[in-house]
Amino acid sequence: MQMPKPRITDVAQVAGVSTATVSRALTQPDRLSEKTRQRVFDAIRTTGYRVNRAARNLRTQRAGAVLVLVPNLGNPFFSLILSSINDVFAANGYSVLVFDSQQPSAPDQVVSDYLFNGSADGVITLDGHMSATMGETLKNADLLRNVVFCCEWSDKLLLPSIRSDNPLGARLAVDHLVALGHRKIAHVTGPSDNILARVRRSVFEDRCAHHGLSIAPDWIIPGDFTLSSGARAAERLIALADRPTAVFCASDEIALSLISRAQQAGLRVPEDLSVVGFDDIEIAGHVSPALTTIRQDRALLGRMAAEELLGRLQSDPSPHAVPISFAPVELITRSTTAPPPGR
Amino acid sequence: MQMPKPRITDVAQVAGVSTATVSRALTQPDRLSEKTRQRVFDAIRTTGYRVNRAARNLRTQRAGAVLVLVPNLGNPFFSLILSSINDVFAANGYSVLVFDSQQPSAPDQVVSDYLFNGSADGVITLDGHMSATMGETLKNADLLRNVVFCCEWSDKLLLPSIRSDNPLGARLAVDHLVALGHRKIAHVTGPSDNILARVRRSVFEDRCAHHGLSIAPDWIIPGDFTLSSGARAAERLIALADRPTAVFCASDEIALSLISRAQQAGLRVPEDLSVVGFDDIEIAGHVSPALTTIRQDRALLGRMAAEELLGRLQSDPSPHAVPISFAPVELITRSTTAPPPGR
DNA sequence: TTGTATGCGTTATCAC
DNA sequence: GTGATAACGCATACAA
Repeated sequence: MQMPKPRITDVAQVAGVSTATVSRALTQPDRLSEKTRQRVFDAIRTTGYRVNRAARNLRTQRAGAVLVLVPNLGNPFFSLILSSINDVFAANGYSVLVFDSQQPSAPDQVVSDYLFNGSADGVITLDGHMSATMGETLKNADLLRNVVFCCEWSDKLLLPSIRSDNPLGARLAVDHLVALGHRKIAHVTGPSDNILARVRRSVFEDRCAHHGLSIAPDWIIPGDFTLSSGARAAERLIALADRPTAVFCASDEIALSLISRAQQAGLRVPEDLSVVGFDDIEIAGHVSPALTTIRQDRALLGRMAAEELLGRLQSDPSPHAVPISFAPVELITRSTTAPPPGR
Repeated sequence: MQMPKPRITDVAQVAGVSTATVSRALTQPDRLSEKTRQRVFDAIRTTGYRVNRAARNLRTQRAGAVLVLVPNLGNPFFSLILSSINDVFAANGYSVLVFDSQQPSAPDQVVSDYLFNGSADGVITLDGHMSATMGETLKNADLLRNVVFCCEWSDKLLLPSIRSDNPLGARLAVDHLVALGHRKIAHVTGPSDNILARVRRSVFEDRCAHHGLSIAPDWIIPGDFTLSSGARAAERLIALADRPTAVFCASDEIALSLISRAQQAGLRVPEDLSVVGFDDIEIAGHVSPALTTIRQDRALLGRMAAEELLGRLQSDPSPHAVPISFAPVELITRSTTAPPPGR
């Protein structure tokens, strides 16, 4: 009924050459004479031959694939990054494996699984949770150079990292609000164990101090980047006796749902409350009022990370430089920020 | 400096057994005596052995991986589905490969690449664009049973398909608006080559007819599921001399940006214009006014598709049943729909 | 430029 | 219940 898959020997036979020649035609066509090369390609066409990846991988000790570790695939912030990572690797003949690191298995586990059993040649992790122990393990296997952080990172572990300039982003947000005249600014944070959340919060505090603003403890509202945490934050904010006139949110999702809830409670944005987000996800510009936010160039982040890893996979095991690259951020002023009431 | 990776022979040596026994310990532990099994596992632990996937794959002629073909990874609608597909396969020892079918290469090409070269055992495609030719190709290779449609599908190609009950969804949307008293209803479509867009539009038209409503040609506004197409649609809608009092949008993203643009133009939602979306993406409930929409259970869709494919991969090449499963949809009534003005 | 021969690391078949 | 060994399909060192 169905033909058995053609193997390299079949092609060789049809082309009247050896298997070595067929193999060379595939991997280093330059080394063949024009004539045989043509014969081989013709034979490949007529037989419908496809290289068996498992065999090639076994022989070359490569996987031809990379793993992308994504914290919460459902989050649109990450999926666009994944998309641009995919573009780069697809263009270079690599497959892209994904794994949602919210899965029960810890990131450490997943990374070592894929790397050590040869399922992936390298890893881009969008999840900053990786242990120092894992670092040791990787180093011992000389696999340290095959892992790259993107967006998030870990202070416990020195690895190449592509990230947005988060400190600048937080500074731009605070300065923007201050320039509008706000003196009472709240902050809705990300998860306390998240490196981005920590940086943004810490810069927020520093920058407020820099401007001589004091921050009531109540004004630091815990969140976790999600929509629902934004709604909860809004409720806490609204209930405050001494309510801030502005709020800097650690993510756009927080900001958007906070705005929605605040509006439902009768607060006007930006007249009663100014809001700044972080990320500039696509919908930020398509709500009303449109969200003022800090833009991260997600496509660029993904591309940079992919190219960094690609370079490492293709270059010889050179001295371990550990570059940290910062992607630019930008304040996008839209319509959720204005001078404070009564000014 | 670094130890060479332990191979199965190393484990066998340490455990004092043959490689065959080690292999059996890994794949069919029941067939070993308690004692040797323990010895082998101990040896695996002490050596730090990991099965080499390429070798196993070559030998077993399986990939232990599936490909998910996603049209536009950046779209949050798909990423949650991907997430639940990932969960199912991760739990069953499969890796998940992703490919953004918006890439230059056509879906056909990608699917045949991955399947024919043994990179993937099966494919879940969220992209309905697949040719009948491709179907023939797959059938000839007896690979037809390894492809499953999810969400979208193709009429040209009979394959198992997991999809939402789109006709019901569109009907619920129209009926809801009619029940509120609307008689002039517009529709913003998806891309004309998209099967979902076509179904939703056609049911919209049928259902309007059923209710005795006529639809002006202007009221069918072309879109493409995206935010920006929603904004464009809003402008066309606003400019209409005889403006509908309600609009059924083929996606939530269309609906949300349409609302935003309409509001900016001074229209009140839902007082002046009622809006129904489709999908119930997460943010739909976190904007103000919250979006009335048709919920698709994305996690369920992904899970069902994954389980369908998993079953096919694990079962013997049984008679080719081609099930089409419908996931339930549901009208989620929120705050963007109300009776038409003056009623 | 091309061919020969070996081995990548595992599983499966067949013995015992 | 366990061991010896061939085979999976390819790329490469070496020879010609």
